[in-house]
Amino acid sequence: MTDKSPVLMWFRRDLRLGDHPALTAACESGRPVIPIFFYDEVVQGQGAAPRFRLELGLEALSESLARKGSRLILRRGDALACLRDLIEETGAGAVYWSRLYDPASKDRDTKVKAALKEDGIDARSFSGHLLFEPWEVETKTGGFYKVYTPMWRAVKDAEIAEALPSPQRISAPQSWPASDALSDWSMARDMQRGAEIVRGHCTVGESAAASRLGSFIAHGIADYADARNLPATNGTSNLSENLTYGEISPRTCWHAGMRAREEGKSGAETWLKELVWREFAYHLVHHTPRIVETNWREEWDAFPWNTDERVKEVKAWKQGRTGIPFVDAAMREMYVTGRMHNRARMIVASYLTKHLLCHWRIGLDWFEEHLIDWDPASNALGWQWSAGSGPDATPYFRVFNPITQLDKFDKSRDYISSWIAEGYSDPSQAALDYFEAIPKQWSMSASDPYPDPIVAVDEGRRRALNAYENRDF
DNA sequence: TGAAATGTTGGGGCG
DNA sequence: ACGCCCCAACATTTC
Repeated sequence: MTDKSPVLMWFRRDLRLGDHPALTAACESGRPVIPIFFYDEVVQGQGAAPRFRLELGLEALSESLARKGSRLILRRGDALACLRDLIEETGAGAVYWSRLYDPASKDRDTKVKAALKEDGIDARSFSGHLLFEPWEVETKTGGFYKVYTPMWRAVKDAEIAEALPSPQRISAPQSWPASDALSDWSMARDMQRGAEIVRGHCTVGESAAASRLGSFIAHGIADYADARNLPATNGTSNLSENLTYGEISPRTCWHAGMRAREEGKSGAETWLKELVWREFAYHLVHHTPRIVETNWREEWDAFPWNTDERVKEVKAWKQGRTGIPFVDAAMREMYVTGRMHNRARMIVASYLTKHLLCHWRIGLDWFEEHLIDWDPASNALGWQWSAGSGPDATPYFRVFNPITQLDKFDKSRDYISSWIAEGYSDPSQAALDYFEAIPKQWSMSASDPYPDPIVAVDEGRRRALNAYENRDF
């Protein structure tokens, strides 16, 4: 007699039905499937913008499950306790999920799996968040890659299985367990004033993600290699927001990129490389989890970065009033849209850690609080890369000059003028939205004069190089 | 997916 | 015709 007890499908950062190995396995088991999501301490510990965006993603997932005659059951509390409750209420005999790799999720999932197995439950984790499992890609000496380029060479010609179709049907249980109401969770509460503005810049859900990929492949990918560096143009795929919540799978992106490359679209390979940077970040987080907390190169522990968040330099950086237009424009773009162009991320990170001599953790935390596309691995690698403390990092003496960068990547000044209001007679709506989104206590107004640089570009560079010169490591 | 300082080359103006 | 200088353009080195 075959087991007809329900399978609990535990969703986390895989808010899709297509190319979803765990969901496919649950559906193919021939048993009823109960999709679930928990607002647990791992989610609780994340930033305001990520939780705000997660709520939107859950709404969309709920709707697409409903179209299949299924539901998303929501519970709040410790994941294991919630699972045990649901198992008791529904008689479920199995729990499936897609693996995550950040330390907080991994600690939780390891404990959950052990406890459930102890209970006699079939607890199973599947791939889905990455192209390659971190333990499957090895250097010739059997370690993990600590440098990007060799990793790219090792994986670029790998066979990657085709994406799985969405399940035809998701069998419902005879009766549904109780669910919280998503709105009762108030996941967006900490967004305060900015929520509605950021909402207008989000592209949410699996089908929106698929059209985004489609239009990028059709119109954007050919010029990606150069256009991706120009923050005033729509030259990137913009898919980070969807990838981080799993509204699209990296595998779907990979195959779309490969097809574009075969069609001779020259930017395709550059884009595929970016997908592998995401893998690289996750593999590093898996193998060296402390990368999200402390200097990956421990000798950097001796570097005299400022760690006090209250100093005026940090305040100016966070509030987008350093007096450096490229930096301020970027910080404001993040506040208004929940995202920031990659070129701009490198510039603000260089300015914070080098010109302002502030610890990269301050920047990492601020990004985690404000990015709707926040990704635990990419954020950690990005900051440590910029600061010089990370694997395959930019050397410390590579200091971005935010003025020179303007001439190279925002020659028309369209980017800075679209995000800065002060000093412009006819500021853009987006630039004005910033003043609606920020806390009133910041006391900023579009009619203020644009500030003088808090640290001049040449002086900051000299000071940073001097600190590096005098390092005792 | 750096910037700035320093070094090298070569064309053109000029006496 | 030739040497000299200037300087832009490019290359290399250094931080």
